[in-house]
Amino acid sequence: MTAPTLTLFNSLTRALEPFVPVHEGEVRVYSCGPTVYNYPHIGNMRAYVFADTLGRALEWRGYKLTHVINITDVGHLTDDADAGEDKLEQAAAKSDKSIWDIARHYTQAFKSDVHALNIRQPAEWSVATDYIEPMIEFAKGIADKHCYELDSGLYFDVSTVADYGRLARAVTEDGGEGRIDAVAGKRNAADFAIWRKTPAGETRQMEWESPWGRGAPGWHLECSVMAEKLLGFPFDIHTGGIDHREIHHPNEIAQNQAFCGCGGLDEAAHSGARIWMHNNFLIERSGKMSKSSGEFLRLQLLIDRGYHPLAYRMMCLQAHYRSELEFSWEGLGAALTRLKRLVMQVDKLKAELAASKQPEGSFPLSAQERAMFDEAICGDLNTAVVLTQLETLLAAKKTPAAKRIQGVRIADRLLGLGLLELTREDLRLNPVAAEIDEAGIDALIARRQQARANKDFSASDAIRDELAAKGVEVMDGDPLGWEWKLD
RNA sequence: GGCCCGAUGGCGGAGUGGUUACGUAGAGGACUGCAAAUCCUCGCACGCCGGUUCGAUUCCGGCUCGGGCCUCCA
Repeated sequence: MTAPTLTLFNSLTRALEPFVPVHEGEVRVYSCGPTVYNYPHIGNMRAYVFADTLGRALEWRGYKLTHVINITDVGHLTDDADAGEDKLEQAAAKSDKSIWDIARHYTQAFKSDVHALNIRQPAEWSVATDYIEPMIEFAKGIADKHCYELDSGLYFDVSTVADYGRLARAVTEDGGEGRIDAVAGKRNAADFAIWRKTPAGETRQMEWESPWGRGAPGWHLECSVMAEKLLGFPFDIHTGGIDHREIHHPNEIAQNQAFCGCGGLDEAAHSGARIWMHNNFLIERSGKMSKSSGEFLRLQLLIDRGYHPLAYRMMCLQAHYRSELEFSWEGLGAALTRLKRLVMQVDKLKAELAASKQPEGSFPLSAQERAMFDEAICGDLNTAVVLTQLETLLAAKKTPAAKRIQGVRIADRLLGLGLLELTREDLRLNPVAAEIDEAGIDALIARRQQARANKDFSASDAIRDELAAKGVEVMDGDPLGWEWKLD
C-alpha cells in the first residue's frame, strides 16, 4: 500500500495541492509571529497550534523541518497602515517600562503559552530588531525600481509588481472604496511604508539611521527579510492567520517579487514561498477576541478557571484549521472531558500492555491501520478525523494492546496532546476562585470515608453536599477521588 | 457601498451524489448505601425555494440569516 500524498490548501491558488518540497527531503516553514506589545489571546494561539500541526505532519512524512517564527518587536502600527503609532512605542508610553522591557515581557508570556500548549519550539525565534541592517539592505535593493520617498518615509509602489493582491483576491484598483487616504502623496491607496521616518523634532525609543533618515522599518519588511535570510527564497510554506491574507502577506509578496527582480507570480520563487497557508479565526459570539475590549481571553484566564491549557489545544484539534471555530466555556469543557477520557483509556491500555507481557514490536501495525492516520493528516491536516481514528482504535478491544499503543504513539505525534505522559491529576487544575484547597478537600474526604465505614450515611452525605457547594465533586468509585466541577 | 466566506442534531464539529463521522450534553442499563466517576446501549441534524439527477445534505441558481475583510489584529 502506498502512502497517500500529503495535500495542503494553498491560499495563493485557493486549491488543494500535493506537497512537493523545494529541497529534496526537507521543508522550510515561516510563520508570522506575534507583535509583543500585549499578552496573546487564545485566538492568536490557534495560529501556532496550526503551525505546529503542520510541522508535525511534515515530520511524520519524513521531512527534515526547519521552522521559523518571528517576534515582532518593532514597526507594527496601531492604526492606518502608515499614520498610526507603533504599538510598542504606544505601550511604552503608557507604562514606566522601556520599550525593550515591554517587548521582553510579552515575548516571555508568549513563549510560556507556546510551552503550555505543547507547541514545539521552532528552529529559530527570529526577532525583528536583530535584523535592522538586513532590512535596510533589502530596502536599498528594491528602492530604485519599486519605491518612492515622501516626508513620512519610503513607500512601496504596488503598481510596480504584477498581480498585486492576488493572494487576497482583492479588486484591483478602482478607488471607489471610500477609504481614507491618510498619507498625502501616496501613488496608490494600497502603497505601504517600507521605512517610516521619525517626524522632525521627535525621538523614538526605537529608531535607526538609514539612507531615508532616522526611523524604523515598516512592518511588512521584517517578514520578507527574516524569511529570506533564514530560509532563502523560495522556501516551502508561509503560514499565518487568515487576516494576513488580505494585507500583510500580499505586501510581503510584493516586496519579495521586487527583491527577486521579476514581475510576475508564475513561479514560486517570486512570491517567496511556494505555499501560503492560513488558519481561520477562533470566534466568540459575545463579541470579539479583541484586546482593546478590556479583559480578553488569554490562556491564563482559562487556567485560572480550572481548564487545562491542553483542553484548548484539544478544542482546536477537533476542528479543521480552515474553519472558524466557535469558543464557549461549554465547548472548552467538552474538550476537557474528551481529553480526560482519552487519558483514562490510554492509562488502561498501558496497564493492559504491561499485564500482557507482549513487547510493542511483536504486533506491528498493519499498513491499513497506519493509513487510518495517514489519510486523515494528509488530507490537509484533518486532525478532527485523526482524533476519531484514535478513539476507534482504542475501542477495538480485540486488537492487541501492543498494537493499540502504537496507534496512540502515532496519533499523538500528530496531535501533540502528550497522551502517553499526561495524567488525570495533571488535568485537575485548581480554580483560583476555589473556596477550599486540596488539603481541606482531603481532610473532608477522609472524614467522609470514616462516616461511610461506620455506615453513618447522613454524615457522609452532608460532607458530600458541603464539598459540592464548594465546587468539588466526590467520586467514591474512582481512584482520583474527586474533581472540580467547572462552570 | 465593494470583496469574500459560511449555514449540519441542545452545543461543538467532520464528511459525503445513494447505508449521514465523532465529541460533548441528554435518555436507559450495569456498578454504587445513595450518588458521582467509569463501562454498555440509544434518540436527536444536514437554513428556505427552485433546478440538474433514477436519487442531493452533498452539484447549480435564487433567497434569508450569520460572519469576515476593505483601518491594527492569529
